[in-house]
Amino acid sequence: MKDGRNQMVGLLMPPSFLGQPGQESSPYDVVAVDYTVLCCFCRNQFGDLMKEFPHLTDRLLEMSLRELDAARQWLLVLGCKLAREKTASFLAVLASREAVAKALPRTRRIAFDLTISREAIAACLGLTMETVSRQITALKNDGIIQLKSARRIVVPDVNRLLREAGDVPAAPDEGDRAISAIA
Amino acid sequence: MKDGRNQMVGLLMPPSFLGQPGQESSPYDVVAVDYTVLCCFCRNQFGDLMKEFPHLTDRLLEMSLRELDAARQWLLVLGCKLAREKTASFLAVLASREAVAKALPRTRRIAFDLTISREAIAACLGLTMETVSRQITALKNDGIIQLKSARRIVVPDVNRLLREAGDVPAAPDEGDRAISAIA
DNA sequence: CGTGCTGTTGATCCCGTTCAATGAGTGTGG
DNA sequence: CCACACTCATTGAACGGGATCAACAGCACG
Repeated sequence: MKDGRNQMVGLLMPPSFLGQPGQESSPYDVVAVDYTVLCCFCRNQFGDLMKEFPHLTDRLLEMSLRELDAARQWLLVLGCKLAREKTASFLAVLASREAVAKALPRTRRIAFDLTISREAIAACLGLTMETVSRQITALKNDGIIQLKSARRIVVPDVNRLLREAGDVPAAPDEGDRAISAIA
Repeated sequence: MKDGRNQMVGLLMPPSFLGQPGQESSPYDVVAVDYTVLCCFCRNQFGDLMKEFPHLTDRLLEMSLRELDAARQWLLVLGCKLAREKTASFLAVLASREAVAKALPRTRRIAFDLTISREAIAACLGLTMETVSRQITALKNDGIIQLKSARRIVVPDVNRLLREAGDVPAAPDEGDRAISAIA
């Protein structure tokens, strides 16, 4: 926003598409927070490419719908959840992405690195850096997560984390469905 | 959410498409809040239809990207803005939709009906009914809007409303660009 | 007139912000 | 090697915006 407030509107993971065909520029900044490989297309030629390979349009549509779903789920996080639930939700997303990236089959223990600062996490969640820090500490003290370092997270039991995120009622072990829904 | 909290994730206006090709069902409820005309397609046949008319896929992609942009803009509202700004943003969206619906050319005075309750507005904004009511009253007292009745809104100057929404810095009359960006 | 629903208004409380100090990790130059 | 600077993260104390609880008003029903 013009006055310095800002909001993260998406977390991209490969393979994802960046930029919108038919528009000159994007109103969003895009920042790489990890090792990144970009495959660039020329805007003009891309239209021809879509004409030549209609399947490309199908794929783009599919990915857009997926992103739309993700954005809407994030609306739920920002609109309804408490700070603790927000923080847990964020970590749960990272955990589930780590799980799919390394193809861990419904694992309960997941470890990953935070590639962004507390401040950036706060921008994702509509919170302040301080609140994020406090919530992470609280989750650690409650045994939901472990901190190898400030940036290294270990989730011993993803289902417990999901329960803290509010995505699972209270029933035990309903998380298996929930985690696949997030991924 | 399972515990009663809920969040509105989109406001549909004609012509908009409902439901996602390639998915069995939607995880969202859809509620009509105004006179509505639905044009229904059979899920199975729709795939064939897209094959027969590739242009259909292009249109769907275009509309999805538009919705994605709207969702992301709403993330900004939910994540960053104060209650007053949220309320103003919501009214601004309705006002700009009214403007495009009736093809009012960059009008400054716009009147429209709220077809939903305060509670539903609150669900859109991640606020409570009481807060929404208070903010609407405050906007009325500050002359930003007028209330013909609880559901009938008059916006004398859309630019002022946009300024309250935080979408416009403080510079006078930059709103002309802003309103077209929202629509 | 009573009943129910929607919206308004008031009083109090609490979660998250704000402001401020401190700690921890890293690189730099002496 | 240590002192220093710098950034990121943690922690504490006080404040405030919005939630919560509650009473009441307006209005359409029977």
